[in-house]
Amino acid sequence: MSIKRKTKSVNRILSIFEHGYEALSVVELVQQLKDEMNKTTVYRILERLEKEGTIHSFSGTNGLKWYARCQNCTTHQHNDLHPHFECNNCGKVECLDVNITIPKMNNRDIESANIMLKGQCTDCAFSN
Amino acid sequence: MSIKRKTKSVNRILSIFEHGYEALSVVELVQQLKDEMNKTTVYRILERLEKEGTIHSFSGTNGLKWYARCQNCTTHQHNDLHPHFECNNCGKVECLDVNITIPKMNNRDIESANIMLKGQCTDCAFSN
DNA sequence: ACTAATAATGCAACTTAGTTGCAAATAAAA
DNA sequence: TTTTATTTGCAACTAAGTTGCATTATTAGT
Repeated sequence: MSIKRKTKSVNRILSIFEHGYEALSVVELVQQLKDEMNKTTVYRILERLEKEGTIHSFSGTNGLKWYARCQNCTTHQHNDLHPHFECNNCGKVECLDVNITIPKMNNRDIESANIMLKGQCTDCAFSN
Repeated sequence: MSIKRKTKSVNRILSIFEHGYEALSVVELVQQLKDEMNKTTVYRILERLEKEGTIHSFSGTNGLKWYARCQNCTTHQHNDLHPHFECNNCGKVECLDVNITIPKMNNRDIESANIMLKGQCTDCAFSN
């Protein structure tokens, strides 16, 4: 079931993602919103927004769940092959707008991919 | 600290990985070994074997931790760019011996990657 | 504007993966 | 065989994420 009603909580979470394409972990969101709504509500709204196609999720290298606003994803088909990037220095996670080519494999049928890249982000790479 | 003593438990876990390059989730291993050793022991032996370079770990699409025997990884440097594959049908997870090229990004310094591919494995793709 | 239908929320309790501290057991060195 | 250090088991814990159910709030219908 996707979003049927624009409640205060839904609008609040939408406003957070409107600010950019940076990814946010659910843990981070639950913490940030703990005075405004229940953690179950956060989980459920994120789930509905994903089903709707507004945001998409992926799991970080530590196994935590992250969400980010969809950029080149259409409502009906997520662009699964776009990679995500996690900065080893500041911890920031973001979607990268590049395409990674998966080599054809004759004996396997690849349907989707979760690509997590780690390294130094723009800010951290140049301030060291 | 890596493996200093070849205990019964260490040998048991090593024997499981000797059979192939298929990946095993920690959950699966703990379950399979529950009558032979404590789950803490499983976690700790896996940790030591990874430090030693015998096996390597990665996190699956569901956020669970998986381990597989190292194939083309040397003891000192893991070949981080090799992808892992998870079958949507039978759930099998395995290392793929292919190289994925990450496009150079002028403003970011990529150090490692965790690439999870999903689809139909060899067995499942041809039996449908 | 009022009411009915139903979507959304809060809460508490739960499940499960993974971790920690410490005492007891065991492998290897002396 | 004794000593020393590594490894293990256990129990208790932490933290992410889920579930059921009663209550609240949004929207549609009148």
